[in-house]
Amino acid sequence: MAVTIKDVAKIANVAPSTVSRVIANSSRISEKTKKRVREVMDELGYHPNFIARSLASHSTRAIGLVMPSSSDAVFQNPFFPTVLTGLSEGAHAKQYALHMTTGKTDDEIYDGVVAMVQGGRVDGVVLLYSKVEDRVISYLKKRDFPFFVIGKPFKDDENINYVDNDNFKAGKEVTEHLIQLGHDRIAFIGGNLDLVVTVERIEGYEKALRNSGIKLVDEYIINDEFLQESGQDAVEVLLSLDQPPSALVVADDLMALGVLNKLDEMGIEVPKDISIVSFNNVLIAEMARPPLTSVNINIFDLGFQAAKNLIQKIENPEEPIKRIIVPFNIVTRYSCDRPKESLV
Amino acid sequence: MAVTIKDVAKIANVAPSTVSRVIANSSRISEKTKKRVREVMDELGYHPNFIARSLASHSTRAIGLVMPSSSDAVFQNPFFPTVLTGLSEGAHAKQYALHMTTGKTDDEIYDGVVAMVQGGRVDGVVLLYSKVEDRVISYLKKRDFPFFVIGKPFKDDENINYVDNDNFKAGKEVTEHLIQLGHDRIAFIGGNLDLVVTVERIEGYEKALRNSGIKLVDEYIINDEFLQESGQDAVEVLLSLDQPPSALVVADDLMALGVLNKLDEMGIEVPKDISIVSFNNVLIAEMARPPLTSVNINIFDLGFQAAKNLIQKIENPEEPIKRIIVPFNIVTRYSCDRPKESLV
DNA sequence: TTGTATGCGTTATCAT
DNA sequence: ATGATAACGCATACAA
Repeated sequence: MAVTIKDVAKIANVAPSTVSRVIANSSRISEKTKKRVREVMDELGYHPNFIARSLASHSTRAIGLVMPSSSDAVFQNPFFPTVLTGLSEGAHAKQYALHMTTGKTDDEIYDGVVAMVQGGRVDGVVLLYSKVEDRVISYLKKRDFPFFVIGKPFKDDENINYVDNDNFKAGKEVTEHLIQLGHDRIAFIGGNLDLVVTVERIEGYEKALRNSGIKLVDEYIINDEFLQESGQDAVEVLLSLDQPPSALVVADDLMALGVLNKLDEMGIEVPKDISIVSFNNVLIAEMARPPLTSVNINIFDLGFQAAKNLIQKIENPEEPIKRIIVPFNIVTRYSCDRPKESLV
Repeated sequence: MAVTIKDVAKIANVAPSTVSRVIANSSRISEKTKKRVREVMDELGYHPNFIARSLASHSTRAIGLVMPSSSDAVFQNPFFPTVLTGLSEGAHAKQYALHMTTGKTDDEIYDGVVAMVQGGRVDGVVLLYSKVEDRVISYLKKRDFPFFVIGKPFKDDENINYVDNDNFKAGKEVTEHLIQLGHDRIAFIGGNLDLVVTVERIEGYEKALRNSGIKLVDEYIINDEFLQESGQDAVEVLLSLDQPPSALVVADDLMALGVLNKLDEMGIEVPKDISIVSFNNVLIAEMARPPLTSVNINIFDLGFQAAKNLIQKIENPEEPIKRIIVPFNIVTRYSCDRPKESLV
C-alpha cells in the first residue's frame, strides 16, 4: 500500500485531519505545523489519493470527453488532435484531467456517457460535435449535468452551453472575398447537411451572393461527407455544367485537397483557371499546392475555451448558459485569383 | 444524491452486500434474488459509483495515456489520432476508459504521470513515444507499475513492455524496393536521431545498400525533425550534390509531402526524375500528388495492441515482459519508377 | 489552532 | 445463499 494521510499524521505527530488541512492549505493551520507536515510528506513521498478524495468531496477534477464514433471520418481530420490539444491545455491550466469514452456506435457512446456521469467519474463533459448529440444532450440536460458542446447543437441552442465560430459570417466573408476578386459563378462544396456548421456556412455563402445581386444556382451547391473523395466527385459534377463555376468555397481543407487533386488530373490550374477557398486552416492547407486560402477557425481555442468555461461552470454552478463565439480570420495564400473570362 | 446500493437493498429487501454480489454476478446468489434485485436496480435507475468501487477494490478500470508535450510536432501528425483510435477500441473492448494527462514541458508531463499513478487514478499506463520517456519510464519501473510503450524505448528494452514495428526490416525492404527498380543513388531523409525509430530505419536502409554492394554516401543521410519544412531543406541540400540521388527514402509522410512540394517548385518530376518512398501511410500519402508509395505500419494496431496487452498485464500481473511487433507492408502507389540516367 | 468522529458508496471478510 | 461489519483514504462538522 502506498503512503497515506495517516502515515504522514503519525510521523508528524498530528491528526490526519490536520494533514488533510495542510494539503488544502487551510488558513486555520499554523505555518509551523504546515512546514513540518510538508516536510514529512516529502520525506515519505506522499501523494494524495484522488479516488478517496473524490469519494469524500464529490469532485473528481476530471472532465469527460465525448468523441464521435471512432469509425467516424472526423477522427481522420486534423481538426481532432488540435481541438484535443486545446482542451488539454485548458483543463491542465486548472489541474483537471481528461477522461475519454468512445464507442463504435451511437449506442455505445451513449452508454459510455451515462456510465461516466452516473458513475461519478467526471465533473463535467465536453461533446465534440457529432450526430449522437441528441440523446446524449437530452440526457445531460435532464440530469442538469455541466457540459459544453464544441460546435453548435442542433436545436435548443439557447439553453445549451457551446463554443463555436460564427460560421454564417465566415461563409459570408469568404464568399465576399471571391466576389471582390470579380467572381460571380461561385460554387459551394460542403459537408454533411446534418451538421449545423455546414448549413450555416451555406447560408452565409448565399447571403453574400444575394447581397451582391448574384443569383443563386442550385447546381452550385453540393453536399457530402467531410471526406476527400466527395471533393473529387463534386468537382466532376460542377465542371460538367454548362456554366461551370470560376470559384469554389469548400467546407474543409481535406476536401479541398481532394478537389485540388481532381482539378490537377483534369488539367485545370488553380488559381489561374479556378479559385478555391476552404475552411479550418489545418496544416495541409499550407502544404497543398498551391497553398490554400483558408479560414482559420482557431481550432485550438475552440477546445481551450470549452475546457475553461466548463470548469468555470463546474466550480460555480450558478453560471448562466454561455455561448462562446471564437473569432476566425481568413488566411490568404495562393489559391485565389481574378476569374478568367472562360473556362474549359 | 444519486441512488446507491443501499437504496436498492432497502427496496429489494436484501442487504447491501447482496446487491453488490448481484452486480458482480456472484454465483452464490440465487437466480430469484438476482432477478428481483435487478428489477429494482432498473426501476430506480441505479448505476454503480465508479469512485467508491475503485476505492474499495483498488482498481479503476482506467488506463492512463502519456502524450508527448502538447507543443510537440507529433500532435500535428495524423499518426496521433489513429493510434488513439486503436487505444480507445482496445480499451473499450475490455470496458476500460482512457485517462489523459498532458503538459507543455517534460516536467509537467512527469508530474502528471506521478499524480496519476500515485493518485490511484489508473491501473496502467501507455506511453506514446516521445523524448520524456527516460524519467517517466524509470519512475514506472521503480514503482513496478504496469505500462506499455508505443515505439521502442531508448534503452533497457528487454525489460520494458512495448509495441512497435520492425523498423529495421521496414527500412531495409523499402530500400530494396528501390534497388530492385534499379536505383543505386538512394538518400535517406529521416526524423530526429533521438528517436529509436529513426535510427532503426536508417540501419535497415544501410543494410540493404551494403547487401547489394552499393557504397554508402554520408551526404545521402539527412536527419531533422518530423516536420515538413525539414523535408524541404533536405531536398535542397541533396540536389545540390555533385551526384544527386535518384531516389529518396523519407521517414514520414508529412515530411515526404514537404519534399514533394519542394521538388515541384524546382521543376523536378516524381517519379520520372526522382523516386520517393515514405513511412506511415497516413491519409495524405494517398492524397499527395503523385500518391506516395508508403509503408503501412498499421498505426491503429499499434494502439490497439498496446491497450489490449496492457490490460492483460493489469489483470494478470504475472504476465512476463512482452515485446509486440506489429507487421507492416509496403503500399505501392505512384511515386517510384526506374531511375533516369541523369538528373538535373 | 488542532483533534475526534462520521460519512462518502463500494467491496470484502466474517459470520450465520 | 445471505447478512452484518469492517475497511478503502480522505474531507469535514463538531469539539476542544
